[in-house]
Amino acid sequence: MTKNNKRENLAKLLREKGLKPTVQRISILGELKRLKTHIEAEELFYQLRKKNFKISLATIYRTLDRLSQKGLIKKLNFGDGYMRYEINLPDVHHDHLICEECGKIIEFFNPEIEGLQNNICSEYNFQSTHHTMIIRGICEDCQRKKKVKTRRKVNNNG
Amino acid sequence: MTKNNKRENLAKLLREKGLKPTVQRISILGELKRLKTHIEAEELFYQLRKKNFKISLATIYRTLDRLSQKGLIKKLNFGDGYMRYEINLPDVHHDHLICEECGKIIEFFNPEIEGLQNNICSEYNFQSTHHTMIIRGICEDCQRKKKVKTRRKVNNNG
DNA sequence: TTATAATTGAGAATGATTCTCATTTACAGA
DNA sequence: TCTGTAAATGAGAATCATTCTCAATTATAA
Repeated sequence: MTKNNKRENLAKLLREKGLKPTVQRISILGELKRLKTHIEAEELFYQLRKKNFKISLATIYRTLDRLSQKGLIKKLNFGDGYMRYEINLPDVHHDHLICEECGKIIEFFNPEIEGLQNNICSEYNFQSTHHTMIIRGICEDCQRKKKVKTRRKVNNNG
Repeated sequence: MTKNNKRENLAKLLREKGLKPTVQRISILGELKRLKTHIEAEELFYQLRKKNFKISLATIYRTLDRLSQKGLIKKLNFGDGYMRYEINLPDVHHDHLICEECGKIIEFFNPEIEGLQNNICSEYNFQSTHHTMIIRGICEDCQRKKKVKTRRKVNNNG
């Protein structure tokens, strides 16, 4: 698919959602589609700059909000002070494990949990739009590193 | 139990966690224990002011961070711009449904989900410290209100 | 082509949270 | 009971991601 075709597809997607397909919106949506993973507004700003696409940070924030209102992207809050954004592929929902040592983010999907969440919503007559589940802790790598550190400490003290 | 007994118990709790039991810390912990539900830093500030307890906002934030580091309270992020804090009763974990219309927060607990979360952690060799699950959507009341509004609109237009 | 409503850029404003530093406090040891 | 000191606090300044403002630009319907 040519570059122009891609951009025309994104424009169509925006029009379908009632959004004017401006260069800025097309570029942001395209970049999120290319990157696939969650990204911060400022990081997106630099990625676009690197491609010589000049855009205002205000526009980035405004556009990201618009796109997530329309369900084209997801706005994620990992509780570390900034929002992240990722393309919303409707059939690929996932949740996150976040390592408190190194900040690594692991994605996972569990259909049983999804089912139980639906049960809870019925129970409370709650009409769910979306949900997020975050498990915090220490990842495999960091657990290993910690063990090594502890062993050293013991050796030094003894 | 007398007021002094209560305060002495809280002081003991703080000492056990290696925290100096200052009047400020005791008051904050006591207030969270009394309120039971999640509260914002600023709201806590006003609650304490109302009781004629003068305290600096900086101390509130510092103390809440310390208490949550030590596991005495929980720090919650509902993604609306401020952190909430609640007393940590170790046997009463719960997750949250948040209404996007009226902001209401409903607490729920589901042991099966907890179990599945543990499975996921084992699968990834992830050592979990805590987790949060937030389901966003529209609560029962707001769904009803919306239906009424829609009906009215139809009537007006027709 | 033109009118107009929506969008953008640049930088100022916001506001929850953190930082700074002088003052105060809890408490171990004398 | 007093004293030294490391930790905690108060007040307000600083931070910084995000939002707001408003003049200039753009997409598009007529």
